[in-house]
Amino acid sequence: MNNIGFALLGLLARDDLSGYDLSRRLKMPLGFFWQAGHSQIYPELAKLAGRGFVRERTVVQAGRPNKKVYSITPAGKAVLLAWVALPPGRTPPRDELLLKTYSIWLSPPAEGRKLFAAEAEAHAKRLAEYEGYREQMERGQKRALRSSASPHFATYATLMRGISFERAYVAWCRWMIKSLSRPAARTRKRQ
Amino acid sequence: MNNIGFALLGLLARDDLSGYDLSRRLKMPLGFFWQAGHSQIYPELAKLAGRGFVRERTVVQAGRPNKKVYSITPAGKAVLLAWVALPPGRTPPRDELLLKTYSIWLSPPAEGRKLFAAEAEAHAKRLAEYEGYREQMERGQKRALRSSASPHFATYATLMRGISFERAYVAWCRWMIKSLSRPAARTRKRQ
DNA sequence: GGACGCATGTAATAGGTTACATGATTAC
DNA sequence: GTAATCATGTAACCTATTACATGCGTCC
Repeated sequence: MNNIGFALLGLLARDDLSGYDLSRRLKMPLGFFWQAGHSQIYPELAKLAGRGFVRERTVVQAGRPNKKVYSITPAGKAVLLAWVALPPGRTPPRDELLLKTYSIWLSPPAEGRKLFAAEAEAHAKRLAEYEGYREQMERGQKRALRSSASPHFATYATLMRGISFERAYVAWCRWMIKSLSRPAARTRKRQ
Repeated sequence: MNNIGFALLGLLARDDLSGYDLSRRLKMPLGFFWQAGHSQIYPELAKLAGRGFVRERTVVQAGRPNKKVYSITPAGKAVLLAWVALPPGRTPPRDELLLKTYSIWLSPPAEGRKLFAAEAEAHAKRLAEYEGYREQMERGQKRALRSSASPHFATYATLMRGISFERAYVAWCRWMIKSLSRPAARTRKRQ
């Protein structure tokens, strides 16, 4: 079993969904910490069904294509539950902006400022989006958010991490811009 | 050209290195935001050499195996410089702990607390490590850190991001533990 | 004798993205 | 007309990890 499998089970533990629904949710509610395209989802669903972790039923629709709706089985819930408690394997981090930052010394400061200004803006936008969801949740599901046995609490928890991540990212980008705005000292060339 | 290529060029822009040296640096100085194993590095170096971005020379050693030392060419420096200024493509985030967090509501709070306690500890340890490097840099290269044209500044900048990331991560883990320690409200089962 | 560091490679597999493929309905 | 949404799949490709493969020197 791999991580996409558990991502799908995690969604199906909350609601019965079609492959299409799952792919949409892997774009937004989960999308900010786990993503998958539909070409990964459909084969994975077939595997999960083969192992008895999900059940499939076809829903005939009028005016739009039929769909296959999946629901989690007790066996599926059991493997999901067992997996949750297992210590996560280190996901090797890969941040392209940090990779660029490592070589930023080669480039004129003005160029660098442009780069980080664009990134700061993009992350600030995402932060605002997350803050919006957060307020919505705090208004709508106030009680559920306090109970750790509620799926709303779990969603809220991931959202809180997203917010803290984006806040720190924006702050760092702004620090970078400030650092790249310092008057250049006498430049000493290497080599 | 892909990201590992630029990671290697970024390292070779600072020093001449062998494939072995590069693989070690992709474990630590760069390792916390970009990683690669030696099986990715050696073929990539051959590609870079083929395109004229690096030059290779064999260094004969006594008492240990000979090695191939690579140095960046002007053409290599040029592509690196051009790439740095380009806006980074969104690296799709994948955090296994967050994926587990999304399904934490299924699991007994005590199990969850164990999970986050272990993670908090691991991240706190990494944070302490980064703080150590930071102090070392602030003591040793104080002047260079202020000049954005210095490679030391660039290293420092990535380190600062690592520190802010780990700090936020630890704080979030602790918040999770606190949240999972609240007395359970009357549990309402879904479905 | 065995583990570890230096040193360089290849092969197999897993994971993930992009492209190919089809087709109806609705909104602009 | 043309783009977007709903809906499900396959194929090709790229990236990344793990395993296979070799061999000397040093330290315990």
